Amino acid sequence: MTAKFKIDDVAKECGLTKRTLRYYEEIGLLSPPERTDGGIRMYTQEHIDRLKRLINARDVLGFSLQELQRYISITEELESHRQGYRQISDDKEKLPKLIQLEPVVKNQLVIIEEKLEKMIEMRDEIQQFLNRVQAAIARMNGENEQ
Amino acid sequence: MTAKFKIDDVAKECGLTKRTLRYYEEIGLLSPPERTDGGIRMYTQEHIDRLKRLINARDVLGFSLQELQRYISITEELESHRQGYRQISDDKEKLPKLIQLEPVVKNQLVIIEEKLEKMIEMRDEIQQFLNRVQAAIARMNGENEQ
DNA sequence: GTTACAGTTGACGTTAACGTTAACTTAGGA
DNA sequence: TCCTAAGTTAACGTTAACGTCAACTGTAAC
Repeated sequence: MTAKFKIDDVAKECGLTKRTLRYYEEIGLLSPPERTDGGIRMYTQEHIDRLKRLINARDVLGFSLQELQRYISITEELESHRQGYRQISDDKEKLPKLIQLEPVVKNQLVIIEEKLEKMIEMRDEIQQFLNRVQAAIARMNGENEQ
Repeated sequence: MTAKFKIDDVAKECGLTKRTLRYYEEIGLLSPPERTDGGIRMYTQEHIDRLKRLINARDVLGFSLQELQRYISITEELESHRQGYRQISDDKEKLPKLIQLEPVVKNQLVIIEEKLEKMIEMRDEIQQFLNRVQAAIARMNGENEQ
């Protein structure tokens, strides 16, 4: 039996609030967890893993929650494929889905690579600026010591 | 005399709306341009350049407009240094400013590099996923042709 | 000079992404 | 069994980042 987590455990583990967790569930970003008889949410480790990837994409890519829904639905497909359940009868249903999926993933990749390039440019600019600042400080200190 | 631009020219050039330009000025993100006698804003090329860097940082780094204010004030320092006006009397005033500035820039760099790392991870994950999807499609097509 | 288009300043409206409060229920230890 | 801490839903509040509308003014071409 996989260990279960209450909402506050998950919140603390992921650096979110309970409100945010319920909100993400409300807008369909997080799949509703099982409940106890009393109605209390019991999250699994998978929920936590998913949340962390979500937060990562939100912070790093700056995606809106709407965009995250699409992004997650993609990596969801990934998971179901990772499971490795493959029967030939199943494949016939999957092929069109895969063919639909391919350009979407490809596009996702292009977007990230564009951002990556720009980000590297910005890093280099700031790096150079830092170098100049440090050089200026060193130079001025040198003058003072003479 | 440097060419001047009206608000709608700038808006189109930068892919923003006029409202957004006025808003950015209102919150101190964009320095107020000169006005005609009638009160009409006349932007310079520098305004445009600055705006483009702003938009870049907003989109790529996902900074809030508040964070952008800090970010911009840094690159502002950069510009004033790039100008290269240096007198020894001036230096004495600048040294403490530089010493204050250095850790801020350094920190900015750290933040960007962290994001960069995570971004590269995500790109690799998606890349691998794409490979699997394409392999699956190829495999299924192969089966069909037999 | 007048017409039409683009500019100006308020001021109120909107959407996303939660925060906060209230009123109530559940779970688990003493 | 009772008490408290943590859970639940429902509903209203808040902030950022603009959109939109109204009422008015400046500018360029005719």
